[in-house]
Amino acid sequence: MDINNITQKLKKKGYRNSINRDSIIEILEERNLPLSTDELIKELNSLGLHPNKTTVYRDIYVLLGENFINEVDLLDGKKRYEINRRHHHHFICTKCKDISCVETENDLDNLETKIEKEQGFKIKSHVLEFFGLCRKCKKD
Amino acid sequence: MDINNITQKLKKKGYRNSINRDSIIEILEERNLPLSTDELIKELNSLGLHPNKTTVYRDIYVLLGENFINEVDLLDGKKRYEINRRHHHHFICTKCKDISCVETENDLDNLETKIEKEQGFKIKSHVLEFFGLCRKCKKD
DNA sequence: TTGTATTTGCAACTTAGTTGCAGTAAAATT
DNA sequence: AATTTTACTGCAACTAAGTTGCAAATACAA
Repeated sequence: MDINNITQKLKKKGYRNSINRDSIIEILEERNLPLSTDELIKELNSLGLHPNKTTVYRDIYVLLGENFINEVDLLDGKKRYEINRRHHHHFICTKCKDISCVETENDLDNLETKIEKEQGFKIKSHVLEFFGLCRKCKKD
Repeated sequence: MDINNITQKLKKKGYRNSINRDSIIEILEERNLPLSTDELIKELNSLGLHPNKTTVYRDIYVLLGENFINEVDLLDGKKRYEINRRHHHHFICTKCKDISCVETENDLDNLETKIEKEQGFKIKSHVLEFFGLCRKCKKD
């Protein structure tokens, strides 16, 4: 799903053009990694845009609500946002803070089914993030 | 590991008696579920103790550092703490907010090994929490 | 009983995020 | 083109979780 596509879909829903909101999508598309609002604002600044943080939070609220982006919590006290693509997890290097995407496909399905059966829950979602040392930092 | 045991271990390390810190351990032992500082302070109050939040945060800092408790993040913006026992995960009912412990034993080991091989990471820890409907709320 | 390090309370601060309100601007309607 | 509607934005003030500095209180070893 490219940017124009998303902008058009938003327009159909009654949203108006917003250079800030469009740029947030562009940035997230290009970086393809979860970014915090701080990081987003820095990227916007480097594009010559200087929206207030309130605006950024509100744009994110809309994009989350319309399911164009996802919220990611990497346990460091700030939410991050990434383009909503195939379900995946992350590996965070505790040394250099680098973030990688990790595809686990259906490795968790069996586990969820097992838990549902054993406990009687209906599992709707999960969070799974890995922490450790990346290739580079492993060597040092 | 019971409370006296923990208090004694702390004393050996140069810590002094603290009714607040001891009570935090007692509460966490008894409840056997992750509690937020708010919840901890309420429980302490009902024991006739009224420590300042700073004190509670500092007691938790010590107990975390000495590995008597663990920090748990259930993605609602506040940390929780629980007695450090066998590694496990949680199931959070999104309706009634009830928290259950989920033992996954070594279900994740294969997955971690696979990721380590494929990506070249050294995985040191992970967070895995499940969200959905508990037995009761499933019925409604 | 004294000395010292730990524990505690208080106030002020930080950081991430939210809310209310007024002003601006997109775009549909006339 | 002018008007109207409503989305978008900025600003300031606020909230909530957690932290820091400092001084006072307390545990406890000597």
